[in-house]
Amino acid sequence: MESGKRATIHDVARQSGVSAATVSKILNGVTTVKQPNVDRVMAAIEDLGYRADPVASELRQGQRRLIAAIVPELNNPFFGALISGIEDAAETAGYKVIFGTSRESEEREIDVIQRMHDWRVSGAILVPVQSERGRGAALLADLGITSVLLDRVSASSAFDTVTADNFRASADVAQYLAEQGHRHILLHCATATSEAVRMRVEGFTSFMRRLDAGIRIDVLLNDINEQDKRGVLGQHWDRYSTLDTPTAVFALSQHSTLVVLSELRRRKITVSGQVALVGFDDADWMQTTWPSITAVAQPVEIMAKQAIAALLTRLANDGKGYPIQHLERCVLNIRESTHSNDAGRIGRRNLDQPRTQIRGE
Amino acid sequence: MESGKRATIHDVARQSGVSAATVSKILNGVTTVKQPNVDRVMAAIEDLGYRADPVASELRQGQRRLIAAIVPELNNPFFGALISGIEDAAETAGYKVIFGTSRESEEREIDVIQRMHDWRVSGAILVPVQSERGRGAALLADLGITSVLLDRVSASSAFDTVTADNFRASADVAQYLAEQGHRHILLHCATATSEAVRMRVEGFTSFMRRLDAGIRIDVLLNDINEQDKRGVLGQHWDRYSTLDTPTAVFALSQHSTLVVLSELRRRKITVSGQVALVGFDDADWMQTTWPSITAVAQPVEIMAKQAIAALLTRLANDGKGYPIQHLERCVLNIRESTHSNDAGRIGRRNLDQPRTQIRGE
DNA sequence: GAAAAAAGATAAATCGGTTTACTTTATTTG
DNA sequence: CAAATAAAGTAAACCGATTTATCTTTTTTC
Repeated sequence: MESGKRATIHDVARQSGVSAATVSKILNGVTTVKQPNVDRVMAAIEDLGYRADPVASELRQGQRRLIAAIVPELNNPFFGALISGIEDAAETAGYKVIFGTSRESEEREIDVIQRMHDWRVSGAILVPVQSERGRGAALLADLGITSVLLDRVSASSAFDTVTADNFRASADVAQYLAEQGHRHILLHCATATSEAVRMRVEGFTSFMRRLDAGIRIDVLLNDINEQDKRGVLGQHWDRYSTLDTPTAVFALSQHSTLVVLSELRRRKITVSGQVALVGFDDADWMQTTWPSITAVAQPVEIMAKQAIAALLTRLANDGKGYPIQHLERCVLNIRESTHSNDAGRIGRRNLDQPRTQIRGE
Repeated sequence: MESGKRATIHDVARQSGVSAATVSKILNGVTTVKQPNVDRVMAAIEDLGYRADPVASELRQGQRRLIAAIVPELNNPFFGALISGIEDAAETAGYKVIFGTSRESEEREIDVIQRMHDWRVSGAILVPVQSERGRGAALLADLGITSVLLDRVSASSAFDTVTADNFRASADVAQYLAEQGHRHILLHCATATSEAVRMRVEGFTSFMRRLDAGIRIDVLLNDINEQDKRGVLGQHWDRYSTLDTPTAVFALSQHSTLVVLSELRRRKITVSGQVALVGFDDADWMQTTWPSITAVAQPVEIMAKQAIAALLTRLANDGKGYPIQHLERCVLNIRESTHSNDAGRIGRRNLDQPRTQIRGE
């Protein structure tokens, strides 16, 4: 039965002795069809293993249940989880996701967007290579594709956006570290500074300044695409005298966490014993390594759902209305790397307010 | 110009004063069109920003340039990279990839495959939840979808398959560790045993037995879905007396590497100093942590390319011909975790033979 | 029981391309 | 120069669904 071609709606119509229009009606839930006909059609469908071809269906309907999702790369589990969540949420809403990777190149980004546009996607979700002012976002606007920008964007823009609340998460870390009695903290980021990293620094320092101006905060960012990141951190560390060494390090990215961790280990500085460590962007390995590492977890799943929800809402409103910025609440997973030698606490910190929605300009 | 509807081939035809058929011919490289007409059509295309709608095009052509790719999950960077590579290779061949995640559930797997089939994909690449004997593979065969099975399959099957050469990679590790003078090695895997893990154990032990029967190999696998993996390893370790402790551990999965690493650290056993560690499935963090970890890297990129290549070949042959099993060569990235205290070697080990192709039954 | 209204079914048009079969125009051949 | 051949172009059919407009049948109303 599966030899060669698949059954079409006309095959079903013929076999059940009705017209194709009637079959279509039955399949689309039109109720003005007599029961005996419904029965015969259903039987034929079953018999032939018929399933409607979405390509033909969507061509006629003039509307494509297709959403484009574009991320910089998929080797990164964060984006992987994002795409996965997007697929899941879209599927529930009856949409199919077609994805693309920009590979951190704006050239490729616009190329991918063009191809998505060829498919007449009804909407797009973009994690821009650069930011909401990059070429990808501009092209989406040009082409008039209703879109949601994700993750690498600052709060104000012409688009709906969904990002982690980097500012607030960092403030939470500040509060937590202050509570733990730390008076000298190093903020470190080994990757090129992005809007997200800026917000993280900002959130941490501004909160801390208000809380206790006496707490010393050092900030070490490798803006440039520095090769030997461990080296840069090492050099910086060398400048501390034995007494004014920071008692805590807040690593502002996953990669940075790794860099800090390895440099501390190389120097035989015990994490948690001599220096507390908090990472941004939680990962599997952080809970399995020893000591396990306290880290801010981004709500990937929620961000994905929110992105789809925002897109569908906008689609329903025909793209009209004010852009909305969604800031999703992060969670601080407290683990061994911030246990002072005496303490044995372990837990999870999450202010219970729901995510914030800020109405844009 | 981008207000509302997009230009169709008929708009182009009208604007350039020719028929739609002529426009179609020009776009599809038919040469029997006069230059002046070509020029006018190209101008109109440019002017209207026309791009053919693949949905309409593929409907008429009866052939979809669509490939289904199904992986268990995307949070895992290995599968992320795989999908990414598949997309890249498919794109080069003029195919669009639609993907899905089975989330380790066979229910979902068959559901996803059904939906892909609805789209009349011309072929599928599947990383099965279970194996080539699972429900997904069976359904693909039933539906008559030409497919390639990837990664979680044993060498013999009715499908074209692409896997890492786990057997040989492990043999390489065996050889390397023997060369380093290790006489007692622990093989550890913390995840449920799969075909891949079996091949890794097999490859290691069979090679070692041939090389030197006097070398002691302990194998510790948690077949069951054990919660406290570190605990199981710890208990096992406790049974060693001070003198018969293994001098090297070969962790058979990425996760296992992490488990071993953290348990050794907890016991203050220095990696590389007291015990050498080799991991299977390389990851970013392994080269940044200290000491950096020697690991077998799977050739994800190559596997992805190979999968697409195999699929396209089979598609070209109309699905006919013997199934071919592709075993892709892994690379052992040698790092600090296997440096004996005296040595300072660092390097990369890769026998220079090309990947093996074994003709199936 | 005839006319009007409602219900049920369908032929044909449509979506945006490609392809076939045919016509028109240009070129070559005898 | 007419006939044959080749080149260039197009109208119409088609892919597989949905939708519109129309037609047929059944039910209701007077």
